[in-house]
Amino acid sequence: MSIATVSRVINGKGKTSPETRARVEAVIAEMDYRMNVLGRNLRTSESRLLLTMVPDIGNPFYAEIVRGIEGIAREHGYNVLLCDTGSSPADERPYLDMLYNKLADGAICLDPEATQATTAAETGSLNWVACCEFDPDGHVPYVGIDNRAAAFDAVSCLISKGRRRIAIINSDERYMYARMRRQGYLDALTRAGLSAPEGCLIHAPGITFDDGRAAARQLMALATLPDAVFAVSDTLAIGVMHEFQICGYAVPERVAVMGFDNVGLCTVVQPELTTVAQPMGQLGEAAVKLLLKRLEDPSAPVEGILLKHELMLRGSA
Amino acid sequence: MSIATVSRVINGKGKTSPETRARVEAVIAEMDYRMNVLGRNLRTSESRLLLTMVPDIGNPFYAEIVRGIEGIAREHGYNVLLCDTGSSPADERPYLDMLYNKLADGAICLDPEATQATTAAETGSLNWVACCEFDPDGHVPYVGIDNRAAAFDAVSCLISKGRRRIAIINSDERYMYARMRRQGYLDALTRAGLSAPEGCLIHAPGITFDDGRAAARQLMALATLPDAVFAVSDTLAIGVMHEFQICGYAVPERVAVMGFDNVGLCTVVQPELTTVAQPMGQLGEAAVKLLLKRLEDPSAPVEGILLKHELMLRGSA
DNA sequence: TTGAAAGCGCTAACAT
DNA sequence: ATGTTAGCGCTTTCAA
Repeated sequence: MSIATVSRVINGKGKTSPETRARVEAVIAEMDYRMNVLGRNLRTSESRLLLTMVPDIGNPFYAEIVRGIEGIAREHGYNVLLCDTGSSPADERPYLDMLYNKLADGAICLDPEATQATTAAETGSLNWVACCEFDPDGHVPYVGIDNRAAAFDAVSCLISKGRRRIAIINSDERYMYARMRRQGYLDALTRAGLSAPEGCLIHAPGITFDDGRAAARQLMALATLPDAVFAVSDTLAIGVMHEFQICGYAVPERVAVMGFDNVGLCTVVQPELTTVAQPMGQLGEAAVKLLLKRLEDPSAPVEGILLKHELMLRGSA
Repeated sequence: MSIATVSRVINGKGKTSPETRARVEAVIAEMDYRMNVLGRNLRTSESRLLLTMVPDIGNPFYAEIVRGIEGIAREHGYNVLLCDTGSSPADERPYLDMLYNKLADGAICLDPEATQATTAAETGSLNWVACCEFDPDGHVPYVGIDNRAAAFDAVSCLISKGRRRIAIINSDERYMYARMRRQGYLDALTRAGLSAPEGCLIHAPGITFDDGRAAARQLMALATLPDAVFAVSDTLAIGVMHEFQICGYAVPERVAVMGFDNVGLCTVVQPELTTVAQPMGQLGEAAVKLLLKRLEDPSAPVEGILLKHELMLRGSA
């Protein structure tokens, strides 16, 4: 019973007679032996571990994507570890190093910041897939939606309901998704012969509830209140809606609110939030699949996948 | 310039002359060399990585605890990886193995299921700390709150506001926290000379919004509706509140709703949710500190820490 | 101050 | 079918 034999039994590779196998397994059970993965990883230089970089695990939007990722990954024998990057490049460095070190085989990046920073240089050599936020011209595989078209649909919907003074609450425009959504917003206004009302293009510092509330207050300070608000994230939209309500402006009667993402929360607020749905689960699934393909064949072409969005009509607009 | 020398330079241990050090550093920079952490970990059998087992990353409650954990861990040179266990022992096994394998140095467990399962056997040998859900009689360090007292305070508050038919929406009572909160609920009723109304002790299968809604429907099917509901989680409470509202029962006029946890969401729903706050950040911080202490001195006594809760009076009750 | 060499636990090629 | 052996990249004695 040599170590090699034990290795063969554990991995089910190579020839082993039923008897030895049984004997080995018995001993393993008896002494409660566990293989040291570190040793194996060092030897094979693969870990069957995938990383997912999440900018903010408090945002329910990411939770659903992660669920999609994990399902597929597990099916393929990979485990997924989440890295809460807080959107800070510094905090994210050590996780990136895990990739270099083969502590993990690949990573899916949901983090706008990281996608930006990494796209630049090192990414070519890494098993790295961008999800949701991406650079279509880069050399990094990605999956996302057509943000411009989605925003266009959202705002067109508001217009079709008779709204004319439409505000947008955007996030930082160094993110591609933010730039595209503003474009889509403008496209829709233009097509309807409208223009963006004065003071109605707001850049929130983040996409939290509080950022939404602050934005709503900015809007309420205006000479004339918009009759609709398009927020680029549901969390933002919910903050907006709440602030309007406590200030006595009825939603949707006085001001309509449109969100983005379609997180579970949308249907537990009053009124329920009208929003444009991203196929979160599928986004995650498509992303792992891309990554897995890359791992199997590193020379596979760099793909970009766009999934479809969908308007969810509810009470708020 | 031997490998040993390079190792010494990288780790800043042992004697190295300024010149060799400079030379080594130059070469490292030039060839963009990165040390293989796997090799080191195998050799030293430590990884400076901590795991956090999260039952459901979609629940904002955990997000704040994680933030507390990460802050302290980073201060001490540890990185934190999140494991989404989905409360399934099977899914969690591989992460546990990472501990055995020294792929991670220790773990903080926010997962009731895992805490249960692991408490039993293997936990003694692992660097394992329980957070929020714990077994006070076990041999595992833990940090949490006094759930019984907290529930007592919550329900007493409802009573003090004149509510008499008070329902509780609990989660699965195989969890210690659920049993304790029911006890606290009963304690409060008893002290007021009240008893639990017929059909008003509901066990939700989980703690999602939808579980809350389903529970509310159960309550509304009763001969007489309770005039207050105590839900053991904010997500549950928000689901409950929403379902009542869309069915035409005003909150808090017709029925008061009390939550538990004090997640950010509480202040963006209408009315804002009255709840009992857990000190989430501190819970996380205390948990890592316990873990770190353990890592430094494995023979340190097994501690249990109870932090204080606080009633947050808002609109819903 | 530096280098040589052993060995952490594993897998894979080769020999038996 | 099984055992022997080299070596993955590192740290750590021990010698020089």
